[in-house]
Amino acid sequence: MAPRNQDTKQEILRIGMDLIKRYGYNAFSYADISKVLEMKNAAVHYHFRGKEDLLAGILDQYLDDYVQLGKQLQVSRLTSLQKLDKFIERYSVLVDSNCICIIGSVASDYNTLPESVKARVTELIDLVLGMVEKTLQEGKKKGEFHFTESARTQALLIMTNLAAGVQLARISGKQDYVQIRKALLRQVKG
Amino acid sequence: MAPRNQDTKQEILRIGMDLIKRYGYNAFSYADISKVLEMKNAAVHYHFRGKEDLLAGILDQYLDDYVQLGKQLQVSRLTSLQKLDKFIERYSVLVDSNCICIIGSVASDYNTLPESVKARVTELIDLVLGMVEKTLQEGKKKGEFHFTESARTQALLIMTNLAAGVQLARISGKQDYVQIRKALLRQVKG
DNA sequence: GTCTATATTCCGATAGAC
DNA sequence: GTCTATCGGAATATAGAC
Repeated sequence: MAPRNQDTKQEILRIGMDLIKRYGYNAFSYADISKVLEMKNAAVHYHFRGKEDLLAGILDQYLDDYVQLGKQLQVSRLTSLQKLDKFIERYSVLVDSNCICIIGSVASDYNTLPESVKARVTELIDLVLGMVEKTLQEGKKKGEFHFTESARTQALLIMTNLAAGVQLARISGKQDYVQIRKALLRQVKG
Repeated sequence: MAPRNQDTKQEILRIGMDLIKRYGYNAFSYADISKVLEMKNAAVHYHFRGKEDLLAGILDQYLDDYVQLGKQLQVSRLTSLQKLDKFIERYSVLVDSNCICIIGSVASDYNTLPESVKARVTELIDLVLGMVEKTLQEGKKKGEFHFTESARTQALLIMTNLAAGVQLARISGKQDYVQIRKALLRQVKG
């Protein structure tokens, strides 16, 4: 049986990931996390020395997640469109849970982030953008997608539509996000 | 001569507008403002009772700004493309000053904003989106623009490209923003 | 090894000085 | 009318109890 320690550490990560997507890095505190776990806020410091270490842990987790998703897609027999949709689906989930994406969250707070984690933010963005670009490239080659921009630029367009789309949707409602989602798919389907 | 009071109030607004675009609502304090003006942080409370009143003032200022821009565009003899470009130019300025747009900033922090100002955020978004939509509609009618989505949806696509574009550009560099800007213009020019 | 009691710093805000 | 001295509370973090 896994020691309680690892469970607690994972729980803290999970709660932190939710809070950062819901409120942003500067707007949540260790107390928010400890309340959920019914402990003192100082207990969180045992598992993550300081808030910037927690942020690093959260970003590492997302990096792992997306590496995982990339591998899954690579060995899958999904069409390129299905792969793209699997990626987009993650954003729809965010809208339903009143959150924004991790990338938009840390990007908005970028100037206030500790220097020690900024490199991880860059890494995450490169990873995710690369994934979308690759899927687009592959789909174009197979004749599934038709677009005239470079795959990289098209990936940038999609990423920004989605990232800001979920930000807007929290305010003006899901309908706007749904329209954006449909439109960006039409763009690549040609 | 205007009383010092109004000058100070305007200065506070100006500094607040910069800080919210640079660091976000939750990441700046009255002390940050008072330091610049070489007074005690409590002095700011005289001009704006509390932080949420300051935020309301900032949003009102942006609402005024955009109403003003709307009127300017309406009476101008600019082509629709030039009007759109005038709007987009505001985002280029942000990239150069290491800021994100006010809409993206408050949208990212939306769940943490005081209830009293949320309506103003909605109002600002409606105003700006409406302006872009109107320009697109007009340009399409004149044959300057060619796009198949509804003007409203196309405006959503452009707004999200720009808002998240400046967020990304702060991290991955201006080049990404430049590519996005060029691509979204190609989209509407057809 | 895991968590609590406690220190320190900073934030937003009030009461009152000039 | 304009700003300062100061408060109450929350946030991050350390030292040490169990």
